[in-house]
Amino acid sequence: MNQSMSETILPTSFFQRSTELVAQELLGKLIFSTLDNAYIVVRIVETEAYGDEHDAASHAAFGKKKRNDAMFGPVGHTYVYLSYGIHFCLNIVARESGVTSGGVLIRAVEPLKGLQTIHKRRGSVEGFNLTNGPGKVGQALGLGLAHNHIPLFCQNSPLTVTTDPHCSSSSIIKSTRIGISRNVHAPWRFYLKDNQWVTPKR
DNA sequence: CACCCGATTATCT
DNA sequence: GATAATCGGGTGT
Repeated sequence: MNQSMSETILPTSFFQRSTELVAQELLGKLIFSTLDNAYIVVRIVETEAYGDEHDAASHAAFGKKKRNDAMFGPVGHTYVYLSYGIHFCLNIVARESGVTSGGVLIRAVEPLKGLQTIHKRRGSVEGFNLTNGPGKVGQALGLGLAHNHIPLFCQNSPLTVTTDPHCSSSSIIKSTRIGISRNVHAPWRFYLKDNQWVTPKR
């Protein structure tokens, strides 16, 4: 058991709703990781929704392939992909019933526990740069392709997502997604207002 | 099969 | 601001 009594693991029904809604509702939730014998807790502060074949910016836009098959699989599972040949990025599969595919990219988190391990994995990086980007999140959590297709709703899973009873509610800012060239106008990026851990502007 | 480029980041200048 | 690192999919030959 990773989490204490007051934190509740999100059930599969949480992820069985529209990808955009789940992306917003995941803000403020906690990710518990026991991967690689390390105990890490982070709070989600920035997400992006990626849809089915109708969303040209989504990996699912060209249909189901070996790389992206998790997006077509059961909701509440991980979709981990290799970005730019270097970075492992974490998505949570979410979609309403009747939709073929969809996932929520975890773009940034606020580290709460396991700072020593995160520092070790992130190297010489300091401060907000520890986890204020999707590739940084993957590295901090110790993710690799081996962690694709992992269920997030099981007590004994190395990765779980829970409520955060101690987190005060913050305003959600809605904007366009980062780093894409297609379907650029869809307002499917969400982050907590005034949170220091969101991706900095370039 | 070759070429292009991406849901990125660290490290230069 | 610019660029390298690095790999897998898309596109066209």
